[in-house]
Amino acid sequence: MNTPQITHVAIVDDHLLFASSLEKLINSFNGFQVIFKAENGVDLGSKIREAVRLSQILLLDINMPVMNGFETMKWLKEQHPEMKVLALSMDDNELYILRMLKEGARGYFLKDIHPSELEKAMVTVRDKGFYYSESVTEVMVNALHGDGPELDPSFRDVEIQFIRLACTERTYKEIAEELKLSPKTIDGYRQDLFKRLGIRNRVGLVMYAIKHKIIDIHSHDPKSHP
Amino acid sequence: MNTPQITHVAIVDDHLLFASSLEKLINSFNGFQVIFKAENGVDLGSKIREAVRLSQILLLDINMPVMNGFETMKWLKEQHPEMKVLALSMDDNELYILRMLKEGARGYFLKDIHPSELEKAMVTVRDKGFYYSESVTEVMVNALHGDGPELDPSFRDVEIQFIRLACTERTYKEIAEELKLSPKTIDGYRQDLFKRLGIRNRVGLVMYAIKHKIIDIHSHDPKSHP
DNA sequence: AAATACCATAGGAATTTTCCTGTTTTTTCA
DNA sequence: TGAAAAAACAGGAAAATTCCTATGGTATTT
Repeated sequence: MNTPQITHVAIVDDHLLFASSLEKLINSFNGFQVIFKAENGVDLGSKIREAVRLSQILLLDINMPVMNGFETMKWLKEQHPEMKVLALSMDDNELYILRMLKEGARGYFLKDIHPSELEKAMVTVRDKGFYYSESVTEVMVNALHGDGPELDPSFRDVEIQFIRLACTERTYKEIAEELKLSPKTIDGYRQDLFKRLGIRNRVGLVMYAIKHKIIDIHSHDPKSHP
Repeated sequence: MNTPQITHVAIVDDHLLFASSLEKLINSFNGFQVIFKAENGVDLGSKIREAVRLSQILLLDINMPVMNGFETMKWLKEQHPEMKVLALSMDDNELYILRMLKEGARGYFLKDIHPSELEKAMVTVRDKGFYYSESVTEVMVNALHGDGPELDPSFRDVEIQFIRLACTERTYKEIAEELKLSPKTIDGYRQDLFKRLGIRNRVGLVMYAIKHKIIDIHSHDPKSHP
């Protein structure tokens, strides 16, 4: 045999402990080496640029507060569609899976998989370019059959902003002021969203936003209100 | 030097990938060895029993669905108060920290700490019996000074039921029917809770319930409603 | 047994949310 | 450039939420 080719791997996860631990695990796999990991969400953009340039496989956590996995994936798809990205998540939410796959992820893993499956997956991704586990495949089939959840309701930027504000204690009037729009326009957004999402009231919107990670819960506020 | 003593460590985390990775990391620390890890949440009780018997330090994840870290910690405190437990969490929520420390955890770490701090912590725990990071200490001081969040606001059963229902799309009238109470009574609960929790409206209540895990989000419903 | 605290309930009213049906303005695109 | 689509905006009204204060019943305490 000649010199074995080493596959370079990048890890993007804001949980430093997990990232570092995962690094050790992957380095113990045959033929793989972690050459980069993002330590936190701040200025992830530039770091990813470097990771992309240097590595062949990227392990991407989707539960990140600053620039979340979806946005990152979207950016990657546009900038580096050839990059082999494996999505890592704690949630087996079908919406997440479909969203990431749609954005071009080559695989999707829950953080409770067995390490040996991860190794198998990485080998497969290196050799074939993708790896979809049984459970992920099942989700895709469901989606095609239409009995899965609605994929990608796709919101506009203002709508996202509105939803985020609707998840606070602000009244619609206050939201309108914040967005410098007429209260009636806000009411229009609300009504439209209620219809599209099949919900009855603001609580439904809040729950939707949380389940679909439009807002994130982890209150990283350093002593905000008095 | 004589034979170095090896400290045995157990990991209880339902994220197998994280647990396995963490194992590698800890084994790379000098003088520590992971001798046990719980693979999933099912029947965690008996496994913990074994872990406790064999190990000196236990790394306990608090974000577990089946038997969560709080319950596990409580059980450990009663059954094995001598066990050195380090709590691991993704959340820096002060409530969690205080709750775990109150239950007897010897330390509390976010999953985004630097591996070297974990090593330092484990050495300290082994030698001194506890390790509180600066941030955790700060939370404790705040709690003592009373300017931290209210620990354990302690709700009555009806209040918990009301809060849960308030997180759905039901109107208060419907909630009243569901709980077989007068709408005016429900309004009383609402008003009382708003005052106690310092919130303005129902959205505030929903957010509170989520942040304090009164309801849980992860809709693990396998195709429940038609 | 009286005082106290707590709970369920109520009337009434201001505010906010929700819904329905429009018009005007801006953007898109054939 | 002219038509169509999308977005912003409005009037008006019913329903729900929020807020205030108050009362009778029951359990607890002293």
